Amino acid sequence: MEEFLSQLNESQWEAVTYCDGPELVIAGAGSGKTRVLTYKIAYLLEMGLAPYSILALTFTNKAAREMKERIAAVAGADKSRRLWMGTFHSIFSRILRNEAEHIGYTSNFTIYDSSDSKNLIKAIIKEMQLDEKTYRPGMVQSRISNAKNALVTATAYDQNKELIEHDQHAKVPLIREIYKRYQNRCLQAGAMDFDDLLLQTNILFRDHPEVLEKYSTFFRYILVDEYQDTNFAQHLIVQRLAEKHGRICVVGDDAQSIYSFRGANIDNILQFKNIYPNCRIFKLERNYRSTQNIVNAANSLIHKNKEQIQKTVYSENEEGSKVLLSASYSDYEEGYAVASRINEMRMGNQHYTFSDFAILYRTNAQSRILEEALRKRNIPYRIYGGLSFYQRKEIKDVISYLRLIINPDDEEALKRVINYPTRGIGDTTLKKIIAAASENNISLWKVLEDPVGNHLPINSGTAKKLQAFREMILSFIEKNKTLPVEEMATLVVKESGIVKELFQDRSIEGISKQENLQELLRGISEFSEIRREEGDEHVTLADFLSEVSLLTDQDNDKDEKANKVTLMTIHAAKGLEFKNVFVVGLEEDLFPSQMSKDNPRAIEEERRLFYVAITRAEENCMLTYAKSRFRNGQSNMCSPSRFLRDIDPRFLSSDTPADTFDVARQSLRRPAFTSPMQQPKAKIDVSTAPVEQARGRRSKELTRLEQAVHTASPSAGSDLSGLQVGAIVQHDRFGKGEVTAIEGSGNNVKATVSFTHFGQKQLLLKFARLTILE
DNA sequence: CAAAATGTGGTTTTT
DNA sequence: CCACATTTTG
Repeated sequence: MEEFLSQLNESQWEAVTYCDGPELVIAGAGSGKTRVLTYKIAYLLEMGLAPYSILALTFTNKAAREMKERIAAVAGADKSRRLWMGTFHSIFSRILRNEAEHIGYTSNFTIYDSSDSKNLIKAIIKEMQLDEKTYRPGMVQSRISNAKNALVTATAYDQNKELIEHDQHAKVPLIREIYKRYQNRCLQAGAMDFDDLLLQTNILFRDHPEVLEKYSTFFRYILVDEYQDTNFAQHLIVQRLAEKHGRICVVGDDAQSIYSFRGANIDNILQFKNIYPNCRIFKLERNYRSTQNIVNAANSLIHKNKEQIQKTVYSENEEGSKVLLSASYSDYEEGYAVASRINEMRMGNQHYTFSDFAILYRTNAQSRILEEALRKRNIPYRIYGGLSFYQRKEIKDVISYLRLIINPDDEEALKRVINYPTRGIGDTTLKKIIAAASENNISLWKVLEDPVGNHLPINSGTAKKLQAFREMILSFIEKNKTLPVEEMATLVVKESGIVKELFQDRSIEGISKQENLQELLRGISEFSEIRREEGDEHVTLADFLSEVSLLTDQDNDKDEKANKVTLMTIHAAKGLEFKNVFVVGLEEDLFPSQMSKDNPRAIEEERRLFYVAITRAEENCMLTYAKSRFRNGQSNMCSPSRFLRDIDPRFLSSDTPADTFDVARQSLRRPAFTSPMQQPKAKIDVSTAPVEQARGRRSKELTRLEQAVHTASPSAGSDLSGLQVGAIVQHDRFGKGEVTAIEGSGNNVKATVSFTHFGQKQLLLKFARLTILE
């Protein structure tokens, strides 16, 4: 105990040992925030508090996991495991499952991820026959999400003058109706979206004081990490739980608040002292991470912001190199310059490894060109973001089956798999099912349970197929009662026909899908194994699903230790640190983003984002911008970011001989086609770019030409009536193949052909131009 | 029925 | 330029 307390500096020590009331810890970047939190929890445990009476809320699963590990090291694994530590979403989904009956749900509710909710919104917009261009699903989704974060339910929205007026003004007056229908559909489907997890928790605590009482006495101490990123719903949950005893400690840095687009409200941290007048404020101002130059540069930047809590972050590390500013002619060259610099620095005195580098950017779209540059130089990299494992089609399909087993009312899951693999239940039938469900205000599944009673207008053939589907799911539900999770998953992929479907595809993409499927099955086994090791005797499918639905790609740290350069958005980089950091694309309209340019508050948030980026660096920080960048298919001139001018030049050095801003100004007057700073090598690469494009174009034309030739060839119409299973056939495009199955009759005879080079395909004989070879 | 071609619209960040 | 939706084609 004494030993670990001695590892703290004075302000850290005070923050850890003060436990008498509300506490706000303002933790500057790199000031040992995580250390304070973990030691504080260890301290509380040491003082005799039971682990299960400590509630610790983090922003990501990863942060929770890491903190748990660190606490395990100090206080022991058994205690660490019993802590209530996790993200808001995971902790409160757990509580909601326990208390589901109070809010009209059952404990097996599904959690819709944002693509599920977007799909549902899209479906509703279509059903209402609204124009998808006026009612853009993404925009409707964010309106609903914002409402929920502000605790405005569908009913409240419908009566809220301000919101209604806003929507009328924006020419989308029916959002209130979409919201109502959306919410009703979620309810029928037994589903909650991310925002519901917080909204419903608030409703639970508001309407059931006895439940609130239970949890607020159960949790004797509450800690919240990254408090600056909480939204109103989260803030209120915490406030309700802490109200009685006031044993709450929130940690955050207002200078690093970067999630307002998701409803995070910086006022939560700025106003904390007003809500808890007796709170104590601790400031951690010594930065242990970065060199003085980096800290000073970041400070000079953030001081341009108006709203902030006063603090002086300082570093007693080495002075270090200045922050390096580097201009490039194009985005292409920028990537090239970054890649070159990484290699140079690796060869330099320090002998950095690849994992000492990170390239940070504002938008995911920027990653492609950087990847290209790194690949050309044979620099290994690891890219975060893009679509996560669980978002991939083949994975979501399997998960959808699993979701149906736990909750067959799950509309989005049902829609995904009712005709996958194809079983002749087409769009028309699905539309009828949805119509019947709306008519009777029940779930799609309940329509399937009683098609006749619900007046489903279908013929007997379709009815049979629906019945078969329903029986398959029912059999899964039955088997799930006895089979362990991993066996269940294997059974589902086999019996649903997914395996057959996936494994007949021999293309590169198909193989990667197979690998992903196997990876998923392995992940499920691993999950239940770990749970069993932790003493969980009956690991259920529901357990797995409830965990998986809140997992993101950030949590996938498989080859984290691999020696690779990291590429990620700045948002994703929060909380991480690297020896050397490149922040790329520092141009107006990109960073700061054009969306924020006429909103001072948004600009301040962008500036904080830049602050976060710079403070990720331990030893070297390099900022780059390009004078032209490809966007929407064409290259645009761009001027350097206004934020570059916010950094005190004393901490900055420039790559380029001329004063950077003079060059920038010149480029505003006249595009610098004869830029003096092109490196000779870069020139070569720049010039190869158009060549490649031309080559790409030519090959496209060639294939079109080839096709024209083939179309003209009179091979169609050959007699295929004698076609049998086992026949070897020739196809114009797919080449040679063997017929493995023939089904259907009359005009709709369909042959399944396994082609040597193109894998298995299903072809309608009336169209396919097949020649029988054997 | 499924694959390819064509058209269209759009970009911030994500638990 | 790219992802997505719709239309065309075999």
